[in-house]
Amino acid sequence: MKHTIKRIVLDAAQKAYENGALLSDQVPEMEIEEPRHQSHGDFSTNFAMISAAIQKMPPRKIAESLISSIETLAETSGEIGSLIEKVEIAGPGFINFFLSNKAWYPVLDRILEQDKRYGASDMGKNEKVQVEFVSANPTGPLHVGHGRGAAVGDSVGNILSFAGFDVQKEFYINDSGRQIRTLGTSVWIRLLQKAGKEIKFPEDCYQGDYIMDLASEIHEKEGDRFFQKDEDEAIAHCAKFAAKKILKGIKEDLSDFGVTFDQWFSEQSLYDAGRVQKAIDDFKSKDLIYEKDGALWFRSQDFGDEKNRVVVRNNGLTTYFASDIAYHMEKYERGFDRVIDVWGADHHGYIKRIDASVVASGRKSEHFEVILVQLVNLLRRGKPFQMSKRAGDFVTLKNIVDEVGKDAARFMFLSRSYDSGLDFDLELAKQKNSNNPVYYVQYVHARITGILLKAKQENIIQDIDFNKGKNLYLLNAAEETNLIKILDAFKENVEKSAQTLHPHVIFTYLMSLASAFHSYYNKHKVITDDKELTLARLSLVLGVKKVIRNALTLLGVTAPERM
RNA sequence: GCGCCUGUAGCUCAGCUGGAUAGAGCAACGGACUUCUAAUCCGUAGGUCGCAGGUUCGAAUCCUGCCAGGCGUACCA
Repeated sequence: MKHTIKRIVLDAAQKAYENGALLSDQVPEMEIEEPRHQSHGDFSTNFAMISAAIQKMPPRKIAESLISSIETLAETSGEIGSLIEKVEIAGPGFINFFLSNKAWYPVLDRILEQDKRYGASDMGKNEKVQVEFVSANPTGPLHVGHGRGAAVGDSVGNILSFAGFDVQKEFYINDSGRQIRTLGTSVWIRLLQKAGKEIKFPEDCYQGDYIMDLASEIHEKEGDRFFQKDEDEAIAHCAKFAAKKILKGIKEDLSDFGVTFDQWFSEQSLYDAGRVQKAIDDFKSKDLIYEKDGALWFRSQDFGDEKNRVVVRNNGLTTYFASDIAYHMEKYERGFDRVIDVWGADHHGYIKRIDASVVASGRKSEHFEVILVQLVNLLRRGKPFQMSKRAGDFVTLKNIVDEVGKDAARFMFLSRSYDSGLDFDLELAKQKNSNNPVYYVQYVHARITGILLKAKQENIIQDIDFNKGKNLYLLNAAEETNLIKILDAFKENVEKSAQTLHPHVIFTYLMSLASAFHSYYNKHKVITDDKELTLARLSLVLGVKKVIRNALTLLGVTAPERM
C-alpha cells in the first residue's frame, strides 16, 4: 500500500509541475509513513517539507498544490478515487492520506491466494548470499551463546531467502589446529586416569564431564590394550574419535533446535587442498607478507587494522587467521556476492583483520558483513548462572531446549536486537502464561484454528482453508480495518528485517499483530447468526492465521493448531 | 589507553536511514468468562529518552565531548 501512495504522490507532483503549480520537477527522497495517531490518517508524507528548498516555496503552499493535484487525479482515475477518502494538510506541512475501507480488502484476497508466499519479496533479486553461523569448535557441546547465534543466523537466512536472496547457510568446522590436539590430550589423560595412573588433569585441557564419557566409550571399544599404544598415536586417535562424536552431537542439537545448514565446511579440507598455503603464497606475491622474529606477518595495517597479524608462527605452524583468510577467499570464489558471518561479540576484534584480508584479496569491504551477537546472560528466577567453559560446568544449548522447548527458546533469543545483551531467564521461558511471549503469538494461531474448525462443523465452510475472500465489503469495524492494515504491512516488515539483517523486526511485528487479533477476538464474535458477515470474518481470521504462520516460520517457531 | 556494543517507565526492551502528543510486555491497581480456547481482553497509574553542547523549520534518532555498564585488545581459537 505504501508503494501505491508513493506512486500517487509522484504522479501528482509531476502533474502539478506540468500545470505550473510547482516550480521544479525534482523530487527528493521522501518518506511515506504510518502516523502514530489515527487523526493523522493512514499514511503521511513529508514531501512538502523536504521539497521547500528545491521548490523555493513554503511547505504548506507546496502541500496545497500537491493536494489539489491529487484530487484531480482522484476525479479522473476511478482506481485512485476509490482508494482515497480524503487528503489533508497538517502541522508544518505533512500531507495526510485517509483511505477508504475498500482500499484494504484486496489485501485479504492476496493473502489467501499467495498463502505461504504472502509477504515474500523480490528485493534480493536472487543475489547470492552466504550466511555462516555457529561454526563452533568440535571440542565440546554447544552452549547458550551458540544458541543465540544459531537462532539469529538461521532466521536471517530464512528472512533473506523470503526477501528474494539466493541464500546458502553454512557451518565452518574448526577441525584442525591446536584445539583438536588438546581435545585428544584431554581424552587420553582421562583414559590413563581410568587405568589407575595418577596424573593431574592439566588446567588447559577441556574440563567437562563429557570428556570422561568419551574416554569411557573409547575404553569400552578398544579395551585395555589401547593403553599400550604409542602416546602420539593414541592422542591422535582420541582426537579424531572425540571430534567426530562431538560434531555428531552438535548436529543433533542444532537439528533439535530447528536449525539446518546447506553445507558443513571443514577447515581441515582447506589444508588438504593446499588452499591455506596458496592464500599465503598469493599474499606473498603481492608483497603483503613479511618476515619478523621468525614468523610471517600479514600487512593488515595497510588495510585499516590496528596492527599487522601473524599468519605463520615461528614454530612453523599456521594460525587460525591464516586458514580464515583462505576460507574467505574460497567463499568468494564460490560466487557469493555477499558474505555474512555471525559472530559472538567477544570476537569483534577479529572483524578488521578479516575485512583487511578480504580487501587485500581484491574484494570490497561491503562484500563482507559481520553480525555481531551480544552475549547472553543466563538467569534462573533473576539470579545469574555462571557459565565458564574452563570450569566445564556450562549450560548447554541442549539443556535449554530440553528444559524450555525449542519454540520458547528460539522466540526468546530473537525477541531483542542482537545489538543488546540478552537476559535469558530459564524459569520465565518455561512459564506458560503471558510472561512468555511465544504463547501469546502461538495462541492466536490455535484460537483461529478452533474457530475455523467450528465453522466447518456447522457447515458454514467446506474446508478450514480457502483461497478466496468472501463478502469482504462487510468488514467495516475499526478493529477489522486495523487488522487488515497490519496484515498489509507484513511485506514491508520482511523487507526491513532483510535490509537491516535484524530478525527482531519480525518478532515486534508478530507481537503487534497478535495483540490486534486478541483485542478483536474479545470484542467481536466471528461466527454469528449473520451467515454473510460470518463468511467475511472467517476470511479475515484465516488471513491472520496465515500471516502468523508465515512470520513464525521465518523465526523457526512452529504454529500449533491447538494448545 | 584504544576498539566494538549498550544507556528510553519500577523491571525487560521496541522506536534510532530526523517528523506531529515517545510505545509494548512484565510488575502495581481496578474491571471482564452460561459465549469461537481467560495461555485472552478493557481501564488506571507510571518517562528531565545517561549528562552537556552543536546541526535543523523540527532531535530519543545525526555530530562532538563527557559519565556509566558489558565485551575485547596473543606468534589462542
